[in-house]
Amino acid sequence: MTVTLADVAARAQVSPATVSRVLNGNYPVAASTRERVLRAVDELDYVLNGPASALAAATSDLVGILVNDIADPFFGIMASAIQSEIGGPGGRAGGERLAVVCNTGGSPERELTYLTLLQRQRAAAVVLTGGAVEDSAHVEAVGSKLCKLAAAGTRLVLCGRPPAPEAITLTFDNRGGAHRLTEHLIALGHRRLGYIAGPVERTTTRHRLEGHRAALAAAGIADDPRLTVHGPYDRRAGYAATLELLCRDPSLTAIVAANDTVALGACAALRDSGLRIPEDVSVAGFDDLPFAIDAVPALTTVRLPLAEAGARAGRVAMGREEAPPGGIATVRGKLMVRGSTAAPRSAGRAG
Amino acid sequence: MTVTLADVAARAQVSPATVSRVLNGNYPVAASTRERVLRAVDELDYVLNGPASALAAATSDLVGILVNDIADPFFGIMASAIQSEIGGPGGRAGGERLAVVCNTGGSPERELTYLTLLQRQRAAAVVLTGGAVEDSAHVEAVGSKLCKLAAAGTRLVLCGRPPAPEAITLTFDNRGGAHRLTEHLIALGHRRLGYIAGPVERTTTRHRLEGHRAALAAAGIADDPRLTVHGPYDRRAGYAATLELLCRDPSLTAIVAANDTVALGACAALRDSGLRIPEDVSVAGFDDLPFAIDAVPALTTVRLPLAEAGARAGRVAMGREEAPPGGIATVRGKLMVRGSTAAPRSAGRAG
DNA sequence: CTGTTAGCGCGTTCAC
DNA sequence: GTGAACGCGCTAACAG
Repeated sequence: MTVTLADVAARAQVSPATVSRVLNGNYPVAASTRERVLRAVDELDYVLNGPASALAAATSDLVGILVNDIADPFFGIMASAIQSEIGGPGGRAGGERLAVVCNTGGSPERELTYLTLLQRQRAAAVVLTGGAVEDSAHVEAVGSKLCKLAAAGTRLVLCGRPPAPEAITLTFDNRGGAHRLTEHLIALGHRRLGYIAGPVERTTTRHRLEGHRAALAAAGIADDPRLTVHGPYDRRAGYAATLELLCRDPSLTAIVAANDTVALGACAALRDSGLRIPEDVSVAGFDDLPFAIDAVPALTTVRLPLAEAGARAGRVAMGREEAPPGGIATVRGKLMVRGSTAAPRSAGRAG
Repeated sequence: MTVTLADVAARAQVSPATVSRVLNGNYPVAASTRERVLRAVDELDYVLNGPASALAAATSDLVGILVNDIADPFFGIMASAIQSEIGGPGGRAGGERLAVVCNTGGSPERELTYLTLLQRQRAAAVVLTGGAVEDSAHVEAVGSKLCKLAAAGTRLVLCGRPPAPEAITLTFDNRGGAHRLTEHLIALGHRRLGYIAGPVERTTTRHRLEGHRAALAAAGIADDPRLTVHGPYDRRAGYAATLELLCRDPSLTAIVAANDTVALGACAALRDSGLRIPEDVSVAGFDDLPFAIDAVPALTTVRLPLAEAGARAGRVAMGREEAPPGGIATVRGKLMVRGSTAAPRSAGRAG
């Protein structure tokens, strides 16, 4: 019922092998023959059988992209950029590659499950994005999974994730970005800063927090553990954490959030508490997602070149761009100072 | 080198067929045998070969999801919801299904290309999301492609897209939502409303615009074509269109945007023009994406149940939920009145 | 409940 | 430059 390569061959009066060569284009074929084959393909409305092709060639045109949450623009932007670079020449049958997006929801188990599923599909490459869970058992499990994938010929790239020996890595300088951000706040005169951290045991959370604390330490500001609250990377967490921080220390003059989404929640909580931004409390985010500039006042944050990093990850995954020296490249964030941060009201007296 | 099903069979002292049955779980196997097989699988670290399995069974565990732009939360939210429902029991080898997300960028050619690629992969199902391009040649081309996919056993679902005879459809009531939104503005006393429409020749654009115009007509307000500007669904377009509208008619008191993202751009343009929202100009969006509530003032918009619709589309695609009567279900939007809309300043006099 | 036997549709050696 | 033959790894009948 379904038309196969053999049918095309029969109609074009050539052997199946020749049809295969024409379709994959990586073999010399006489122009006239090629045209005849192509016409037959067209007339028969033939579509290559991907699984059969993958089986015979022992490799597929699938590229896995692991994300924590595809509904979050942070991942959506990277996924989009990666996907835009995986097509083009080089693959089987036209070089079109398909992106398999896997939503792990930040769950270690699902991450492993998806990696196995991708291994099963004989994925040509896999890109893991975003922060990783720090549990050592999981790190080891992922590492061994990555080794197996690599052994099977799957190219591995980490994007916005800490380096792993098994893969080429484009990591974000979360620590440095956070450091500069808090430094900026301190320079404005802030001394009591609340910090809304991400979920515990995530590398992103830890690195950003470390950068924040390092900046505090460098300025001789004692780190008050009561001024750090952990929570998920969402708006509600930012809202709740802000109320909590305000309650713990009504005198704080600035709130640094783990990311922009959380910062938006913080802004809402502040407004609902009758506090003005930045007059009463400064707020800062991280990532510089598209909506950050539309917050009122516009959000001071650290811009991560998500699209650029994703695009590069995609090219590296396809072998179209050389891996960075040592297999690791660090991508820096850029401090974006906007209206949500200003000197605290007491700065005149205090400074 | 790579371990195959035969290796597992040998180690478990059973036939390859039995191993297959255990792995796919859709066939009676003695508990003791199953356990032996499972142990062998574990010891050998065996991973099923997806392509081989798909070839033999003539169906794969891949589900295609076509989106215009995965970096846009509108699509990210739907994709996430769809994906959350495609796993679970029913498929081969544990029922885990993989989501192949295809970014068409709104291009008809890429849409067709991706459909062909999905056909090549023998996708178990394909969900097309968001508005469609209205060019008749393209509509026909997509229709014929969908027929072929359906003929090959691929389940087809349209989510947030106008009905097509070839697929089960969950469509959004864009027209009705837009109608209610503009009605709300008119009730507040607005008479000069600017409309920032989406790209031309897209169903979403047309339906929302039609709803808007119908509301104007119902209120006896003449439709001034100069008060409608088309543009892409992004922030910059909203910004530029607003400046243009302001220039064309400085007396307008409200701006209705094609979606929330565009509305955000409109707000920025208004602020930069020294106009207050909603005192000088009211602004309304569409979709109610997560950030809409964080705009200042919070955005009046029409909430589309993206996650619910996506989840339902996923279930329908998997045959886990019965198709709606007639194969078509219309999902209504809900008007969310918030701070960005209010009576125009002249309302006291005018009304 | 389990083993045997055929393909699934294509890529890839080899020869010619 | 082209054809013939084999096998990729698995599932699906069919027996038993």
